[in-house]
Formats: sequence, structure tokens, C-alpha cells
Amino acid sequence: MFAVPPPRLDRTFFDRSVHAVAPDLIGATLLVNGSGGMIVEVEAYHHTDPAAHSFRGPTQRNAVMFGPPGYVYVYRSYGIHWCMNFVCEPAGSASAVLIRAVEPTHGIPTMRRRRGLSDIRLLCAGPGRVCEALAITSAHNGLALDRPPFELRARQGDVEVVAGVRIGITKAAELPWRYGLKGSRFLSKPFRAG
DNA sequence: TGCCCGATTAACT
DNA sequence: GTTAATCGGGCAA
Repeated sequence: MFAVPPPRLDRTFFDRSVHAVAPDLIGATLLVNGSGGMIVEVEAYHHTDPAAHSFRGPTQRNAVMFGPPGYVYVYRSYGIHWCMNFVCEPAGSASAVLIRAVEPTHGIPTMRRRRGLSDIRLLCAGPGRVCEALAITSAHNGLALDRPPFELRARQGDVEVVAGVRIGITKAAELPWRYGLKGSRFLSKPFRAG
């Protein structure tokens, strides 16, 4: 009996409400050039949301957000880090999911080297850390998720997803659009009990 | 052109 | 708990 690999997540998966896609990404496997692991934490950003980069309309930076679903939007954070999003909803909706934490499963030595760090719990525990570990840069902005170097597979079986307020924002900070794998030790921050 | 500040992180006290 | 690092985007002028 051979295990059937879970299906690749393609444009169809992302062509839905960002609030449906975000929790469905928890437990999915994200690999970039063979390194990565299981997505354990994300945040949803909707174009009507003042905290979203797309809120004030299209610009050169956020152009990918206004394109079709299933593509990667990468931006520079605090002049230092890269952060990676998956574009959702029909083209023009300008909604995306920020990838905030991954449980490392593939290419761990490579990711450790890129991060210059031995503690596996901190390897991919934060949006900037994920991008450093997976070697994501602006070169990946606008690339399709269903083609190399990306490999994105649906989760297998059920997972327990928890929700909470988003991290590190000042606008619309009360919206509970952060999602995580319950009990995971690879989160960027714990979820408040409740 | 200038200015403010951010979807962060690591290193502090 | 606090804060420096570091710089591009967006907006005012």
C-alpha cells in the first residue's frame, strides 16, 4: 500500500474568501526548493482592512496583491526582513494571507545554516524568520505557488485551528484574523486561551 | 524632496 | 519588560 500524496494547492484553492483560505492553510506543507515544513500560523489581510497593504489602492509594491490568486506577494519589513503572502480571492480583490510560522520538517540543516541558529523552535517562528529559513526574497514576488521552486500540499486529516488578534499592527488591531495550529510549539507567539 | 513609521527581530535590562 | 537596527513606501509640501 503506497501513500497517496496530498493534492497540490492551486489557484482553485486560493480563489475563495481570504477568511476561508487562511484557516485551511494551517497544516498544509510548504516547501521552497525542498526546504520548509508544515504551516502552523498565518494572518488574513482583506482589501477593506486598514491594516492591509492593499487598503489604499494599487501601488508598485502591492501590485501582486491585485493580481490573480495563487501567487506570492513578498515585501520588505522594517527595512530588514522579507515577509511572504499568498494572494487570495478573484483578481482585483487584493486580499492575501501572511505566512507567519512553519514547523520545520524538510531541509532542516539548510535552514539552520541560513538562519545561523540551532534552536529548531525559532527556525521558522515568525514571518521574517520563515523567509530567511526558506531563502525567500523579492525575487520570489509574483511567482506562482503551484510551480517550482514552490511545492504546496494540502493538509492530511483534521487539525484543530485556533484564532486570535493579529500581531504587530496598530490599525484594525482588534480583528481576530490570526490563525494557528492549536498547541503547536512552533508558533511565533502563543494564542491567548479562550 | 523630506519626513514618518512600519504585517520584525535579536539583544538587551 | 525595553530598544536599536535599518530603509523603502506613502504622503505632505
